Amino acid sequence: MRLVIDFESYYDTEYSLGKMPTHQYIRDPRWKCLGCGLKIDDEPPFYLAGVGELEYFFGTLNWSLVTAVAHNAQFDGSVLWEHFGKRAPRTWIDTMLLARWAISQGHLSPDMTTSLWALAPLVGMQKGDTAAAVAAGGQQLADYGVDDVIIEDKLLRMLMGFKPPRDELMYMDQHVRMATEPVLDIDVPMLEEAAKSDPREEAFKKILRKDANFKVLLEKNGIVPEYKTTPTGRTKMALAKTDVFMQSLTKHPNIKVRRLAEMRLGSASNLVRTRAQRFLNVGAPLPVPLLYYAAGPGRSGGQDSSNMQNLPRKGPLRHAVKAPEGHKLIVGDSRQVEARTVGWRAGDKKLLTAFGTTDPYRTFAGHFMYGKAPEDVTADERFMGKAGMLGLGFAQSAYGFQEGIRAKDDKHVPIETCKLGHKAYREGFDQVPKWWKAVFQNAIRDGELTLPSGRKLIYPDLTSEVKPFTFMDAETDTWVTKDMRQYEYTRPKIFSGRGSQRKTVNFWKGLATENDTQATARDIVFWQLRHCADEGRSTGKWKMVWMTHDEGVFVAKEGEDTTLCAERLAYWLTQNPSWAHGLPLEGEVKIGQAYGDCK
DNA sequence: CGGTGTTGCGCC
DNA sequence: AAAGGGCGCAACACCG
Repeated sequence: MRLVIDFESYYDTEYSLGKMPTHQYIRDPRWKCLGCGLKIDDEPPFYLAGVGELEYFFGTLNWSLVTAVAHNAQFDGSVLWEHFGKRAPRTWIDTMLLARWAISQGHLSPDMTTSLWALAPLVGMQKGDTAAAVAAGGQQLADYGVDDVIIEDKLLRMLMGFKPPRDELMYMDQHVRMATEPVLDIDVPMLEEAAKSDPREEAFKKILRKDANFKVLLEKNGIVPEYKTTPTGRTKMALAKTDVFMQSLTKHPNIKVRRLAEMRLGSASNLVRTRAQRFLNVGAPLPVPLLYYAAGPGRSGGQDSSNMQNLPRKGPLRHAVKAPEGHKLIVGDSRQVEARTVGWRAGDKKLLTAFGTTDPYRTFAGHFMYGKAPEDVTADERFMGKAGMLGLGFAQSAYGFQEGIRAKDDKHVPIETCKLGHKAYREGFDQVPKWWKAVFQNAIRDGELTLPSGRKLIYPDLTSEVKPFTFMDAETDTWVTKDMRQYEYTRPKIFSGRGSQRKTVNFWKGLATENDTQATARDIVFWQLRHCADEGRSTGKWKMVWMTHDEGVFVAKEGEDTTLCAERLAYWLTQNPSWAHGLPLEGEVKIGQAYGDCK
């Protein structure tokens, strides 16, 4: 049975979904369900205004047979769960997520956005005025609600006409569940401690964050500030964590300067404090609101004011999110899945073989870079092997490689060593550079890439132009400018960030192969985690609650269920989809009470 | 003052 | 021969 469902709720200027996360809104004392538009299969739509009526109606349904349809099911699903007895359908279909998929696959225009208002004209409808309907209430609100349901029903038919694969529909469903059926507990005292703010300290940080103020402090200590040119051509003091100048300040002989730099860096991010407060505001159980297909290559992203995919690896936050009483978290990650995928996509046997050894990075450093047995490789050499295997798969230059290590690890590696690694990768894994070229040629020929799974990556409005290009010449170590054919494309609006404009970006083989690899790894990990989640659902023994790109988080009762879940997760992380034969995959599974324990 | 754009920083 | 990529949020800068 198909049920289209669209809740209407009270809101005002202070209290609205725009001002707070979904669950904070729904759990607020001001919450009021004004009614719900509904439609069953091909029957006429209707609107129920009373909560009692709704409870009665929902009670008559066999939810294990319901396919529920909503636009932004994160909202309607959360209302159903929080306010109508933890009800959930057998399957969720979210027309907003379907539209994201349709745009990503080129079925809908890259200019399209996914609001109901923007999509309604595609099915010959016009969305009503929400504010007016809510203000009027009564029959007018009912008519509005019914209209929305009609739009959603028509959208569903149109979008399903594009034949979304079953796997993608399951991934959408899983994303809705992680957001609407919250499970995770939070450590309130720990979060309260992390959310504490001292007004004097905050005021001081605010001062430090302003470049002009920090400049004065530097000059007082006899430091001449250094500047950089930003990507948009502005001049700015080089005070970011990864800037050479800032890195020199953190290593400055004068302790006062080092202190100053540390304080500035410490003032730059309030993530821990603000996120801790968010978690407290939302409360337990904590939902995991991830957006399906947030990124061009298909990865998910955070939404709803707190990105659950960027919690700091150090600090209290990961320790403050935990399994509920009597349960455990089971966390599994797919080891080096992207670097492995490069080897498989390129058909490079040597790269894949290296990943089959006990320490792939040591193997690369020993056999490919330094010409020695892996067991004789030093710590520094292994570091280079690791950086190379993870960083050189996408056509990066030796200089880019060097710069990446400097920015990320604050480490200076001589350019000769970087050139050695660069050469070792390209000559040792000689199928990889060929693959870069082939992928790029396909992309510029077709304006799209087809992945092994059958999913596509599209490059709309691809153009090229011959113009000067400046790069470091590896022979002479000098900047050289040459006329070259350069490509660019304009990303679909939904993958262009917060701005209203579609974003035009340079397109070259490094980007094409990085996209291809990230997307393929996404298809693999989504597939693995979905299978594990399905087993949990069908046995009732565990539940998938969270994911971070190459990692899935599950919750099970302590004891047998936890052990079994960990076993099955470990199993699935070694399994290949039918289209990925020959790619060696490895997983690592950890069990803990809090997320922070699972490392 | 609110909206938009830019930068920095957290993650993979 | 060649430029890391992908996100979201907070804070600041700038504009009308």
